Amino acid sequence: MSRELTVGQVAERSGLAVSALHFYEKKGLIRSHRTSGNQRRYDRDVLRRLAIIRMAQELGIPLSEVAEALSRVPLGHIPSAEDWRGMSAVWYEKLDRRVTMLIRMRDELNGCIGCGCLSTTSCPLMNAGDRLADEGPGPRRLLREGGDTYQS
Amino acid sequence: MSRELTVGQVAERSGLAVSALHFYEKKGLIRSHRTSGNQRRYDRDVLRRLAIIRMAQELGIPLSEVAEALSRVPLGHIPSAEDWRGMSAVWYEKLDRRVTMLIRMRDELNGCIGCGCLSTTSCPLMNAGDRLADEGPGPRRLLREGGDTYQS
DNA sequence: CTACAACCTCAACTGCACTTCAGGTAAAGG
DNA sequence: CCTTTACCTGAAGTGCAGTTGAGGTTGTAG
Repeated sequence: MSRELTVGQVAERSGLAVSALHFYEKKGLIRSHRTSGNQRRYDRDVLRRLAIIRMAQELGIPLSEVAEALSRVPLGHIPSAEDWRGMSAVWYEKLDRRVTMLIRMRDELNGCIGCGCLSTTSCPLMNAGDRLADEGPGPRRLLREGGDTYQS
Repeated sequence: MSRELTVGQVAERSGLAVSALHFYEKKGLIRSHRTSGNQRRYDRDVLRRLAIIRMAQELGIPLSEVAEALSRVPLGHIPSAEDWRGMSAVWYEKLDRRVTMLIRMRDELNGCIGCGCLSTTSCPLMNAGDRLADEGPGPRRLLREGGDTYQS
């Protein structure tokens, strides 16, 4: 009825747990105002924000980065087409790189299913494994720090 | 020189930290035998195992599942083409599903960059966000439990 | 007006994949 | 022989993305 949504209603409509909404709020990803009795009430824009957050999550983008992107969208303002364009363009690139990498890996994997090439000298996958080592004992943490997740 | 590798050598060749090797050993992913002085020594097969582990990690497969797959490969035995075929075939399917999903998302995202369609009623992405809610307050945890990571 | 469901806060816990630290031992070079 | 580097163990800490629990308050339906 009202334009205001309770936390429970937002949870139901977004498919997220109430605890997750509290969590996102603490992280500054969403915002609520309160009733006289200190209960959260959400504007409708929260659903769009949550949809964007969920998308980004599915793209493997860490919450911190989503927060950063959303912080440029004025709070309480429904993300505009312009806002969305900016975010999605950046994420599209990340996603595109990730898709490319995954396809390459999938196809190499496919090749290896047939060839059974476990040779460290010739198999592209095995070499992929060794390649990093040859780059020195370097920053293998990059693998975890987003390098493989969606950036590379 | 020797066929035996120390933990440091394995770390260098695999690009993994020594602590990670200890960790994998505790989890049963790799194995070592010890010198009279209780230091780890690795057979060469460990490098292949680690390459496989790294690949799987890059595919987003959790260590527990990698452990499960590797457990069917006798320890201390260099994974054969047959072993590899079994694992990679299973992983290929997961990876393929994931690629498909990512491509769909990327293309929808691309469409949305242009259209700026933030309408909850017509935008496919926005609806994707809402769709789950319509499936009831159900197991949204599936999103985290591998559903989006590589299975769906 | 009274149940009862939904809400509140804050702290602690979960699981994954590791890393870091403290305190001690082993092996290799000079 | 001695020093330095590599190694050992077990416990605790890290970062992410939340969930769970305790103890208490609010809002709504009957």
